[in-house]
Amino acid sequence: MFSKACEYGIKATIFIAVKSLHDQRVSLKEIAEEIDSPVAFTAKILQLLAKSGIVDSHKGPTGGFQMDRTGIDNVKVYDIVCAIDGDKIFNGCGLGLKQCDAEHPCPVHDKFIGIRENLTTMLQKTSMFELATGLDIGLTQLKR
Amino acid sequence: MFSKACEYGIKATIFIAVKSLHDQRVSLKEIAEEIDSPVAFTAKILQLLAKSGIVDSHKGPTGGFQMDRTGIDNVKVYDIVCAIDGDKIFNGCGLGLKQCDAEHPCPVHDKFIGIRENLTTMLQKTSMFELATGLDIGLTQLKR
DNA sequence: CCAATAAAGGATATTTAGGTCTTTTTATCA
DNA sequence: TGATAAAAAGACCTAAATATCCTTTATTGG
Repeated sequence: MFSKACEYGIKATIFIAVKSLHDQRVSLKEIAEEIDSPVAFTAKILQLLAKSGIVDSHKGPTGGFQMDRTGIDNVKVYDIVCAIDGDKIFNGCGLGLKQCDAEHPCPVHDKFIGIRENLTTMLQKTSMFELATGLDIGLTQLKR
Repeated sequence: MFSKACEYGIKATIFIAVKSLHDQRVSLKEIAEEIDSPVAFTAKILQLLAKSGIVDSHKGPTGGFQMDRTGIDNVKVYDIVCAIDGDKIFNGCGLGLKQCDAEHPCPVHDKFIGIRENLTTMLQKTSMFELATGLDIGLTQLKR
């Protein structure tokens, strides 16, 4: 469904959100440990997320990654997926055709419309706050 | 969503179904031309589909690929996806966790259940016959 | 200012997906 | 039965995704 980079990106952002809700910055190392991801690769993804404005980064001692409360509420899973994997999964043709629309549909075009809409809507509605609180109170997990 | 191999596999099978409904075998070359795919790569995918029993293959002159009427009715998009990409898309965790179930869910587990069910059901219900007739009467396309 | 810390950035390696090519096997038919 | 057409099989190549390493830059506290 998503690329590895995107999976890591979502998990990392959720973890950063949890810590930020407790007014704590987290370092790359902590993040990679928590979400069980390769450190250097995670660094690249976090750079991208920082550039996209999804997370804030700070250098130096006491530095690390964080989100402000506005971001925690406003950033949706959809934003992370778009930043890392792009919008192909939301707009691309199920069979990979360049031109595939209501006028010139591929054989599965109509079948995919509903599913894609559900997915898009769900990801657009799901905020970091919602996912972070679920993780924070132990309802969900990021490892294993 | 699907791998390239899977996209080609679905398109190829639909085309074979159309031709089979007109009692015609099709060669690899015709298939690759029709679905606009690399010939040699398509050959590999068709081998896999033949081994999986999704299409029948015949060697020699007048040889090629075909499906019997039972296959055209019974083979679902789901079967092709499973044969080529496996069932990860139907059963795997959205965030790539090994262990992710109702007991130990990842943060997006519940959110994905419905969408995944919709996708699975849709693909399990969609037969080659349905897609082949849509293509045959010009309602849909495989190119561009 | 200095030393320690942490992210940024560039270069490189590894793995997987995607794609190609050649040889072998099988079937048809002249 | 031999020439030929077609798929099967497997070796091989390429590009992209994944992952690592190392150097640079910014920030902080002493």
